Amino acid sequence: MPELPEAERARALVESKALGREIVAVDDSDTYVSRPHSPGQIADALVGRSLTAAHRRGKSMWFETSGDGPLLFLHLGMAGRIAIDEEPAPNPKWDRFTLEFADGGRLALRDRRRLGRAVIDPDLSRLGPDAAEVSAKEFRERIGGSATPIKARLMDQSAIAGVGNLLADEILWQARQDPRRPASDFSPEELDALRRVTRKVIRDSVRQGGAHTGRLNSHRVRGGHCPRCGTELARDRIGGRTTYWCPKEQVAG
DNA sequence: ACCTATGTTGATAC
DNA sequence: GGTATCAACATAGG
Repeated sequence: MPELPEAERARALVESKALGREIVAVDDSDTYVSRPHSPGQIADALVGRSLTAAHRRGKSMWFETSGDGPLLFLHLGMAGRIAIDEEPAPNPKWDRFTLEFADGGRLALRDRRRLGRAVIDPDLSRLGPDAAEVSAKEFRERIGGSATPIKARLMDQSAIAGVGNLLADEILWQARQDPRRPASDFSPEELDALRRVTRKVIRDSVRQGGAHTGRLNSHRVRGGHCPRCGTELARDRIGGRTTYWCPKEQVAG
């Protein structure tokens, strides 16, 4: 599921339900999810502490810990979510990383596909500014200029952080831009307009609870039609991801 | 059974 | 170095 809206929802959940609860045990035994740490390493760093603040940028979130402890970084990957005080997953293996609290409760990174991450003291230096907060100047500088298709640029987390496949298709559909168009073709004014649409789409999807709530989403299937003009949507692979767009309305120039 | 698909990201190759 | 492709993972569906 997770793009920026899901990560923000997860962050808010941690903030409201997990802060201040003493950690008495950590299951960090999945060394793939917790790479490059070894088993017990995160546990040693966190047991006896509590989470004290919840942050997010793009799809990444991290938490401060008490007593000058390390940052705990979590990423939901392609199918993860945060479960707090819920019953264990139908398949217990899906809880890839867990914190147990002194009060008996539990926080789990629940992820069928195991592409999520749990790391302490992460390197965030290659993460761009949050896509919902990026300034016009930053957006022009970081998105423009590249010869790569605009869609791939929007999804590059080191350029701006938070836009994934579904949001990118929704943004470009709302902005009526061809996803294949090179970013370097965009004028400063076009980049400003694209930023406004980006922020609006993200705000709306956060408010509505997910990246799947866009108007285009239910039409993103083979043979689907543009919800504005009824034209059959084009489908291709752009930036390595399956892309749907309206070949009539989303045209350069 | 086999092939494709899937909301991500990184390592690798050109 | 920028850019594109593939692999990592697990599950679902045709």
